[in-house]
Amino acid sequence: MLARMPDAAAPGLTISQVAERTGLSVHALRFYEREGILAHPVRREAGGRRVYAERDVEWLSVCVVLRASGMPLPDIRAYTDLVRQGPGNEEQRLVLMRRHQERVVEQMARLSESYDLISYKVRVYEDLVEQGGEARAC
Amino acid sequence: MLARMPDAAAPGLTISQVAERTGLSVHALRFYEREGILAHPVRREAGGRRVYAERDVEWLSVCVVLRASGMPLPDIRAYTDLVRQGPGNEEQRLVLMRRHQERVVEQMARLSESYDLISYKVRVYEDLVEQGGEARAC
DNA sequence: CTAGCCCCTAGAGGCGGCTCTAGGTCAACT
DNA sequence: AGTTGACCTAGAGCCGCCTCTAGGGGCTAG
Repeated sequence: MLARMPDAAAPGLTISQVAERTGLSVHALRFYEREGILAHPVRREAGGRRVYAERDVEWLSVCVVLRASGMPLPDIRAYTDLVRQGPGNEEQRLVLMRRHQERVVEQMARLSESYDLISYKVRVYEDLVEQGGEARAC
Repeated sequence: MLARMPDAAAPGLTISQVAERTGLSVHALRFYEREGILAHPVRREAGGRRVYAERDVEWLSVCVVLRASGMPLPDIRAYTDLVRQGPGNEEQRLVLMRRHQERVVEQMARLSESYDLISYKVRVYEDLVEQGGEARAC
């Protein structure tokens, strides 16, 4: 065998497979686990190796999106804790998500303002370069 | 006098005035200066205190926007260097700005994808909370 | 048996970007 | 004369988020 059998029937995933699928590094995966960013404890093979399930990949993919949109790890952790506790705390999850949603909206607004300035600068320099004038720009 | 005269005629600005106007902290301003993020050297009063001009505020405001949109300090520094060198390198400035523009576009795209997921989650939890059902969500 | 590879833990290290501290100067008010 | 307060420098420290190292285990192929 080339590698530890993926075992198509009950697909336990190795850490590096999960890394590949989530885009997180192997190191980051172990780090996230230490930080409590996993809704369910990871199973371990004899020998101590992590065996991930599909749902872990799904969960981590959500986390990747949350991170990518700037949710801090402590918040992701809090959210994870709520999910781990199971049904009954949906209001709290909603609060967390809404707060993050607002932050994302703000971010998008700031970003598009910045974009306007940057585009303006680009236009200015394009004109300046195109006609090689002796004008100066800031 | 309450404070060092702002002197409306030839308006030299103190560091704290610049901090207030740019939104940067006094510490950050000194740090930026050390890092070469100022197109023109700041004048100094007898006693060594910085005396900023309006154009410094303008320049720093641009930098704030660039930072806010995720341009790393080394890039801002490179841009500053080009500007400091004066006219003649507009192509290079254009390259820098265009590259950043692309990054901003990517960022906006990623952010709006994230926004979709987050909004979906918010909707799911809203429904769940509203009708207090016994359904479970991830 | 050895080599190669993937995995493990615990903890150190690094990077970006500030932020703060220590110790001092100077000018202005009281 | 003393106090206040804004400023100075050099450099240490901090926070978030990983990333890497050291030291080790164990399977599998050749």
